[in-house]
Amino acid sequence: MSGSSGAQDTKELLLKIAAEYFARHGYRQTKISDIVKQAGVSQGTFYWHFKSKEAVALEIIQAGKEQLLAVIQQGYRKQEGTVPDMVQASAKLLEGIFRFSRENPYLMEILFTGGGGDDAIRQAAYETRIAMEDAFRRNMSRAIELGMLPESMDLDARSALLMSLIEGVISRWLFGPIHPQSTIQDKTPEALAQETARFEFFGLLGM
Amino acid sequence: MSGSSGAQDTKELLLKIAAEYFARHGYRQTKISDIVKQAGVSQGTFYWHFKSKEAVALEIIQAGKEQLLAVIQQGYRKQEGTVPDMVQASAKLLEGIFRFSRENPYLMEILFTGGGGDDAIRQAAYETRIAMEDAFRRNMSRAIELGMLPESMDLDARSALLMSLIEGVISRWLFGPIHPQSTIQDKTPEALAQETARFEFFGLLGM
Amino acid sequence: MSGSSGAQDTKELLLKIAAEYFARHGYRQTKISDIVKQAGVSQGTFYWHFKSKEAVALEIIQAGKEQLLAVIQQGYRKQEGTVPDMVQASAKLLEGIFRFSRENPYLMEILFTGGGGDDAIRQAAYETRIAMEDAFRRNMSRAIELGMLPESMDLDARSALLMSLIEGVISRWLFGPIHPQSTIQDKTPEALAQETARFEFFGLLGM
Amino acid sequence: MSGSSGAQDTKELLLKIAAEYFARHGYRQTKISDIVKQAGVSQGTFYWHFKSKEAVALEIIQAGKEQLLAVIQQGYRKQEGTVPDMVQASAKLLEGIFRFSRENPYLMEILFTGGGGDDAIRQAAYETRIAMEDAFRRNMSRAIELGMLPESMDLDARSALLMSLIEGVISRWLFGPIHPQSTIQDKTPEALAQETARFEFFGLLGM
DNA sequence: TATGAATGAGCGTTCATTCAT
DNA sequence: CATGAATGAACGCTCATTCAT
Repeated sequence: MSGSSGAQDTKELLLKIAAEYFARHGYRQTKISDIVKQAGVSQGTFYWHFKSKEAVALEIIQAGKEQLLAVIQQGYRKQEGTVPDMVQASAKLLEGIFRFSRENPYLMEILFTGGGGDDAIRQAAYETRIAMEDAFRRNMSRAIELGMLPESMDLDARSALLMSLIEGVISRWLFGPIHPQSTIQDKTPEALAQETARFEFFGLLGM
Repeated sequence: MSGSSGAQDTKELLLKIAAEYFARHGYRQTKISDIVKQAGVSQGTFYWHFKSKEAVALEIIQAGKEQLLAVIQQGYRKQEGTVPDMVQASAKLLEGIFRFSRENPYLMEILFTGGGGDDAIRQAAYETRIAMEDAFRRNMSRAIELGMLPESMDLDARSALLMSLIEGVISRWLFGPIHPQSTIQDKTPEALAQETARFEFFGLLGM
Repeated sequence: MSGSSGAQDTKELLLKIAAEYFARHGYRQTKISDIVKQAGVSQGTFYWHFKSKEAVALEIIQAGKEQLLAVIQQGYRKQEGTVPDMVQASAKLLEGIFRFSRENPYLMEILFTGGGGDDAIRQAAYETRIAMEDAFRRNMSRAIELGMLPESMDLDARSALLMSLIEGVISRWLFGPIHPQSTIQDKTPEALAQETARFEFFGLLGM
Repeated sequence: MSGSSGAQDTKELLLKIAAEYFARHGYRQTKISDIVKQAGVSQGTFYWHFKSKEAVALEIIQAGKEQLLAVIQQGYRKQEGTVPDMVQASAKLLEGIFRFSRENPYLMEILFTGGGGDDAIRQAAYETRIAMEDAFRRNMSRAIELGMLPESMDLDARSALLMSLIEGVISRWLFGPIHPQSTIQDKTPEALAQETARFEFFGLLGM
């Protein structure tokens, strides 16, 4: 019964194609006619499933937000006391995010670019990123409580820096090449996570 | 006399207003009619100065690219031998970029978002960011030659990480708030540069 | 049921009105808004049925070309051996063309003026006229084989002259008055065909 | 003194270039900016010399009309009594017109197509052609008086046919190839005039 | 559910014309 | 005489959305 073709399948298909188009060409550049042509349905069908173009984008972002936060939640593991443990825990979290991103690249691109879209869409994307940032902030906060990170640290700046790192890495890994001769795209999620975590904690000098 | 109002002024004005609109609302959402209304000229005047809407965007990016690379060039100082010197040099460079960004926030937003625009515009923005990344890459390469950074370092990954950091910091500093309770926007270019450079070299643990 | 109003009807209606406008006012002077206003549909409807303004013009010409060549094909009758027979055969062919022209005056005007339009349209009109000229050329060629026209005749010049005659006659008959006191417009297709055929074969002296 | 460069030269130059553009691309498709670009002057200069775009077209046609009628006037020779004389006289007239047409092809094309232009321009072109047709009508009328052409002849139809012939021949000769394999364009004015005159008087059978 | 036809507001661009210098 | 900058009405075309079937 899960495979019963019909309404649900059509809607999923439209969502998938819409996400791809939004990511690849931006929200505004994406035409409903593009989406339905690729899906092999009529324009009317689209509007039977969705209230509007904006509604699809919002639905894509909303669904993505929930999945993404679940992944981040899963990434949280009780941190042991040593620094290597802490680095490992962070790498584990990053790896989860990277894996998810590789499976949902279009979603991530929409989140990071705001779809180049209307304010409502930008806002929804923003909120998702803020939720991510919050997760990292709480993570660091706990590390400080455990005495593993200096108490004096500027939590705001740090979480912003960390989030910047993650967004940049994912963008280059999946949507790049920003830089033509970059080899970043060939890396595995594990390797990328290790490297990013090392940089996170030790910076350039520690690598 | 050189400052007499006239054709050149009109063109500059249009460029300035266009950049602001592109940054604030995105390329597609920006209407020529918006730009000329704000500039107090007719639609025809716009098309006397520019071939097309796309051409303005490209001209904005192109001019910005040149200025930005000049700033980065200027930021290069001969690096002394000690680690604190190196950190200081990096902070100096970052400070220059941050100052420039604060003076040209619209340009930076266009560069980082690709204007939400057509492919040609996205591409031009990409190229500018690649040129920035290249500048940092060369910087690090020199530091390795001087024995100040470990030779084993993955240059590609490192320059990508650094660039990610800078883009994220500038975005949050100028176009935020990504995170509502963030205080990043109140920081001075100097403070921001210091903090970013420290993170760059020492990571979370060194801060 | 086949005549039920619907998409096909709308398209036909637009084609008809467009042809009339193109003929009467020229391609460039004709506005899509004119056409749709007269058809009682919206601008969008026009663009649902046709790719562009040029495409309609081309479609009109293309359809006309086929009809016209069919008429000319029909006009071909096996020619008997005597001169009067030959004249009669030619008159018959001309009559068919004249009748068709009277039923499709807008098409003919577009063909003869190129719609005053873009190069593609001019070209399409040209090709149709060339196809007509070819038909006459083949006709004469056969007459020469049958020994009814002198072998020495310059076929190129002759078909050009004949075609000139036909175009001029139709223009003056339908779109005139070129000359204010001309009575040509009152003639029947038969009379016009007789007269033209006589001139064709005998010139001024034979009339 | 005749070569004193200046205003007059500029105006002549603009007229010449305008005529060429109107003929080649049609009145509507021709932009003032095209004309002035080719002339190497500014748009303002154009409007110093001419009241409007329409005014240039009208001036071109008006000047052409006068020259053309002068040529036709010259072509009139007192006709002798024999048929060969009459044919020769007609050939002479045609030759004059053909020569003029070859020297002023752009003018002729504008006349024959009405420039694809506005009503005023179409009208001016029409009037010129009517004036030509009138000249031929008078010619034939005289021939009837002299007993050289049958009195019963339909003068209206005949002059229309003759004018059609001439327009078609000139069009194909100068602006063709209507028909790709036609050799008409290589003919001399004399040959063309001879052939046309023969067809005029004797038709296909007499050639 | 799904379709295809229709809608109409909106936008980028063109181009004849004007005018201060 | 000549310029180049400016004007603005007009037009072709797009595309999200609606709706009868």
